[in-house]
Amino acid sequence: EEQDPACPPEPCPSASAAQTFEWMRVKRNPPKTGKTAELGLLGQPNAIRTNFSTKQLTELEKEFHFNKYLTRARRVEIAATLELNETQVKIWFQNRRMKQKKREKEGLAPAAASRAAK
Amino acid sequence: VMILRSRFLDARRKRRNFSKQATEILNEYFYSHLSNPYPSEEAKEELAKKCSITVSQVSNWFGNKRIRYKKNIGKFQEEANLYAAKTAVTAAHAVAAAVQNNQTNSP
DNA sequence: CATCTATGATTGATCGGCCA
DNA sequence: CTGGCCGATCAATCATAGAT
Repeated sequence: EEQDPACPPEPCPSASAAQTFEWMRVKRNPPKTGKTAELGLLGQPNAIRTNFSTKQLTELEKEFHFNKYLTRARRVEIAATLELNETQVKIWFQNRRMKQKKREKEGLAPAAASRAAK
Repeated sequence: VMILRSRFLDARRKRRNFSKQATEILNEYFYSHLSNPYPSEEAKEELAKKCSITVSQVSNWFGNKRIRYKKNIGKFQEEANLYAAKTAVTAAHAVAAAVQNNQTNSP
C-alpha cells in the first residue's frame, strides 16, 4: 500500500531470525544533572531521574503561564528558589512548551472525517 | 506512593486498550520494519487513521514497543515470527497480483 | 476476590540538527 | 564556536485493564 519510498520490508524470508539491529543497542548516557546525595562517592554517574516536588511543579507552572520562555536572569532566579539546576529549569520549560504544543494540536481536530484530502 | 498525588492530573490516565485490529496493524508495521521501526510523521498519520487513534498514541505505541522489545527480545520472539509469516503471505499475494497484472498488460 | 502481568500515558532527560 | 530551542526519542515509572 504505502511503503516508505526507500525502505522495503525485511528481505529476510528464511526463518525469522530476529537479528539485533542498531536501534536495539542504543543506550542513553546517564543524566548529568540531579543530586547524587553527596554520599561521599564523587563522580558517581547518578542515573536517577529527578522527581520534582509538587511545590516545584506548581512554581514552574505558574512561571510558565507568565512567560513561555525564560531569560537567563529569570532562570537563575527560579533555579535558586526551587533548588534546581539552571539546566533542569531550562529543560522543564522546553518540555513544557512541547507539551503545550502537543495539546493544542490534539485539541483542534478530534473529530475530523476529512476525506477531502485524497 | 502514599501521597495520593494529583488524582487530578492522573485522572486522565483512564486508558483503554486499543482494539485488537489496531494492535494488529501496529504490530504488522513494527515487525515488517524491525530493522528500523521509526515511522515517519506521514506514516504515523496513516497508521493513526487506520487504527482510529491519534498520532500521539501511535508514537506512544512505537516508543513503548521499541523499548520493551529490546528489553527482552526473547519474550517477543513468538510474536515476531507470527507477524513475519503474516507479512510474508501478504507480500506473496502482492507479488502474485503484480505478476498477473504484468502479464495482462505487457508492453 | 487477590495477585501478577500487559500496556497506554507521562515526563525528566538525552541526541542530533538548526540557527542567531 | 557557543548556547538555547525544536522534534524525536529514551527510559523509568505510574495506574489501570486483563489474565491467572
